Amino acid sequence: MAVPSSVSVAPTASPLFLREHEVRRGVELLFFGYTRLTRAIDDGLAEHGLGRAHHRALYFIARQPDLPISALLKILAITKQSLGRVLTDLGDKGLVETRTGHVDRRQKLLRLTADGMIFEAQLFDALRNSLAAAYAAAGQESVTGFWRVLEGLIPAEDKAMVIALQKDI
Amino acid sequence: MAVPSSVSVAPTASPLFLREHEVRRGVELLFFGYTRLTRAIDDGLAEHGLGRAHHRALYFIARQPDLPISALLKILAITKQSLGRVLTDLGDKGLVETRTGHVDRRQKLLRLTADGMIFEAQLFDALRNSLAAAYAAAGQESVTGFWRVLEGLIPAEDKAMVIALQKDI
DNA sequence: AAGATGGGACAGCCATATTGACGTATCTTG
DNA sequence: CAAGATACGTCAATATGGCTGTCCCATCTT
Repeated sequence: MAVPSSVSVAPTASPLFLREHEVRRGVELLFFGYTRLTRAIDDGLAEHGLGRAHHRALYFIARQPDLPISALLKILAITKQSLGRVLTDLGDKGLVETRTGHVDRRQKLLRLTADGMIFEAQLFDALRNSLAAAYAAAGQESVTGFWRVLEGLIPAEDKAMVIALQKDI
Repeated sequence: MAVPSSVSVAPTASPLFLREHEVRRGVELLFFGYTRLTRAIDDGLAEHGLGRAHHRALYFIARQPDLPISALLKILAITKQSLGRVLTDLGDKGLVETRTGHVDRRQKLLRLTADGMIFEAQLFDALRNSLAAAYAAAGQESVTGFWRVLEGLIPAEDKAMVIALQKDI
């Protein structure tokens, strides 16, 4: 098992090693925080026979109505086939509908139906309860720091997409 | 950085609605941050024919040597059967070994082999590169806030487990 | 007119999770 | 000591959400 010598299992003077505890703490808190937050909506999804993949699509369609499929593909970073299955399910359940693009008629613009909006709002409520409680417990300066670190984890090529998402509410 | 002015942009009486933008921002940053961070190790795992589930086990075994299987099950919150398969793979690859518990001989205590330690350290390097860069860009006060918010997302019944994890490095 | 792009569909495969049932060794407790 | 609880393993079936590869059609661009 050939490994770069920079990999250290033993104590060393490297400033990177000095950060090990801080990095492990971040890794762990991200894991627990993310998985526990997503668990908050599992029950709501299961009631409709849907999974987390459906929620992710639903969420971003709610966020940017008239989103073309290609844009959603970039956000989710999954294949067209995987997304296709999810969108078919959501369409069959009457939660999402598509319209032909007015500018480019090849595009299909996604939006939630009235039922879809109600359902998404219901799921969002569960997320809001969890996150708002965490925000409140941590305080506003902490929330700002929380955002800033997470922004630093997003690769440069994805950053524009995330910012675009957040400018229009 | 100051509190986003968007908090006061949408006039309404509901304090919950006032937080919608902040909550959506948190949901999105958590999604992108978490998924992009985990992607940092996919290549390293694929070289050994392993997946993310294997890394999660490997990571927590590295973190707490001689961890009993029951403790790992609580951390990962998956079923015994799912974990069993992962541990079999890791054992077959010579990355993880078990010893019978000395206190309770029913237990099997998990630890990394020498190869396992090297491999985990190599994967950890990739995580460290990403997280340390984000920490550096955001600054130390932001890191503290990042931790505090994430801690607030962990349900009370899991908190002791996470803290136990972090007290021994 | 030719090629690029947006989207849909079919087929098969893989990784990771689930539930349920059953077995064995070991510890705890009345 | 017997009975029950606990820690772990295992067999079997199933669901979810990804993937690759291929082919197709409509539409836009050049």
